[in-house]
Amino acid sequence: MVTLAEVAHHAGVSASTVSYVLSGKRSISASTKDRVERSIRELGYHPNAGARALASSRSNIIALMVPLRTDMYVPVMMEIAIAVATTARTHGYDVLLLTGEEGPEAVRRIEGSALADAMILMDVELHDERLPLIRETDRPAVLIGLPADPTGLTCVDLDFVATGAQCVEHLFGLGHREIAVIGEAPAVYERHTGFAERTLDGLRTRAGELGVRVLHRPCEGTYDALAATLARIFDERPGTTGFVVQNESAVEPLLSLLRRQGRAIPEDVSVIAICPDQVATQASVRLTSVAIPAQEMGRQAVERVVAKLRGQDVDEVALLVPELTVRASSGPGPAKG
Amino acid sequence: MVTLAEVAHHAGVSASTVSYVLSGKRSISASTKDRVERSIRELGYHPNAGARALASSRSNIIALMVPLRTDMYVPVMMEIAIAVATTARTHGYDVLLLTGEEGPEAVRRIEGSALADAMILMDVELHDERLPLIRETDRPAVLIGLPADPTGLTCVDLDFVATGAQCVEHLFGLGHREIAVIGEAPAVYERHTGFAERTLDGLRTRAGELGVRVLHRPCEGTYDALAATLARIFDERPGTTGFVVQNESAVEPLLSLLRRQGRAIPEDVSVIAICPDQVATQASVRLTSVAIPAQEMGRQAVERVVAKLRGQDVDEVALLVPELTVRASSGPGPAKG
DNA sequence: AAGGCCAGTCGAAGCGCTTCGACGCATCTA
DNA sequence: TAGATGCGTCGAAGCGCTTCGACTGGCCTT
Repeated sequence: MVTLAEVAHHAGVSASTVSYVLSGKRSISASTKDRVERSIRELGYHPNAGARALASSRSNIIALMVPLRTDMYVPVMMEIAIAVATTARTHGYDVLLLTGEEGPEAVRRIEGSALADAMILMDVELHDERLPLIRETDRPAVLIGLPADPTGLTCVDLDFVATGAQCVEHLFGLGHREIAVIGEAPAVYERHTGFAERTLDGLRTRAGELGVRVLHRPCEGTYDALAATLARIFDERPGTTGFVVQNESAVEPLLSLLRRQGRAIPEDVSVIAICPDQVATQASVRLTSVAIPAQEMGRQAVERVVAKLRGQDVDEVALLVPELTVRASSGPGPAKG
Repeated sequence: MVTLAEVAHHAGVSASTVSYVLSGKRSISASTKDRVERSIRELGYHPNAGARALASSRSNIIALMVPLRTDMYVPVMMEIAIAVATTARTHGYDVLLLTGEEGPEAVRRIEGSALADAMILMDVELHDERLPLIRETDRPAVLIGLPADPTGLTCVDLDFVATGAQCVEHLFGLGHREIAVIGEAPAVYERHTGFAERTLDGLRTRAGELGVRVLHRPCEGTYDALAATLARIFDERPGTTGFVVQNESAVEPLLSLLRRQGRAIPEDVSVIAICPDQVATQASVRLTSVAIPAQEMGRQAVERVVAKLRGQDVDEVALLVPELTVRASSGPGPAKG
């Protein structure tokens, strides 16, 4: 392994000079700099991460806590994770992947061992156990998601309240007055995951204002579960003509079941999904949808965490504005009787 | 931050003693051990990762290189990644998430900086650029996937040749003699990703032996792309009665299109998928499938990498035996005429 | 011409840990 | 009873880097 000392010797300078060339923290003459940089290249030098971390107490690592459960909103998670990793690299950071399994203990471990300089938490619950720890630590942290009380925390999330409202408005605008919401799996609500509840809030509030009836049903993403849910919905509200789907994996089953029942989309029923654009455009009907900007969320989380590491101030809560794209799955509702 | 020295002082022993309690590399009396462990707990001590890495030249980190592309076989990748992270933790390792973006350079960087003790590579191409580097380094590495020449490498993968063969055998056993294969997106083949080509090999070879006609068509996972592909298939081979689907996202569109065309599953056509069990059971028809054991692959990759880190010998290539589960999407083929 | 200043460089002191050799003491062996 | 053996512990020497203070020479002031 090539060391700083060897580079220094090769370039005929002292170790500290090489270090300053690398960090740019002191001015170095152009000629020296050139020589050092050439030596670095010729020897194929890479600074030792451990030594650097020890000496500078900065590891250049950002920890990313992803949910353990792999059964829900997987594409979104994956997209965020990859966006986080690539964005982090552009700032010189690497990403440490932590699963939710360790729980709050992971936060303590990272903090104590100085393994990472900062943390990004995904899948934040309304009353997340990790939050007290995050508030105490002076290591920067950014949440992807919005807890019940974001005081003192930095959060990045889609504005799910507005998202819910937009869905209702769109359907209302088309003439729909009875809407069913196919929600996430019941477990998501039991865990009080922020986004699910907030979407619902937005939906209900706006529906109340507009005089639209809303029926919400959590639902697993399986075909069978959806069939049962759908049956119950039409049983309870036969006049339902609009659907809002929050559970990605429920999209195809829903379309397929509606078709089988002879309900045409969008002639008889309109469907609007809350999902990444990719899902919306790949579905068997091009779906009207509000996009979940997964990449953007990952990117922004990193930008914020890096800004904090630089000591810059960062707004506490950044809510991305939802964008609704009209595609082929929504159309005029029933003529008023 | 609590340091080793503080723990030592608190427990009334020397720093090295605390270190030996932690590592167990020398025997320590029960009473001393107790005292030290109590001090550790009371002070909430966590060893500094950088210092430890520097002194021991082991970082206790495993690097995981995931593909950059987020558009393909995402659930499989995510499951593997999470399995890797959780399994690694049980062995005391953390996982560093690298995207394919950096390419071979990432291998050099990790190697040079001693950031990770070992690497796990996903999404291995047949002639992957990273392989020469992996072969040279003495840092343990495990591939998830199988390159053209695995000499000197440790690989974990599903036996995709056998997988392809099993699919053909199953359909042949049911009486099907004309089979269409809905493959991965063309890009996957262009990159010569191992698993896709190997599956095809297995399919074709066994089909040749059994006298089954096989038509292979790469296909994007969108509804439209699949509709076009399907049309061409039936155009070219009207007698096709069996489908093998390798592209997860093509599953639902295929089922839906077949239904629309009035082809009943499994009465008129049989469909068999190569996908995680979860996908197979959630589809609108419970799919006969050969499972992609994503978690198992992640787990085994870690076990192997950890074994290598301990200096144990590890078989070069571990191919998991594919398991076909018969569900509702496959049935007797056309009566022989 | 003397003083001050700054850019450019160096030396040395750690950062917190692991690990090697050494030491003291008790126990065994011959 | 002398020497060998082993266990449990300690001190000290790094691991490879960053960073602080100090030094040197040139250039600007006055």
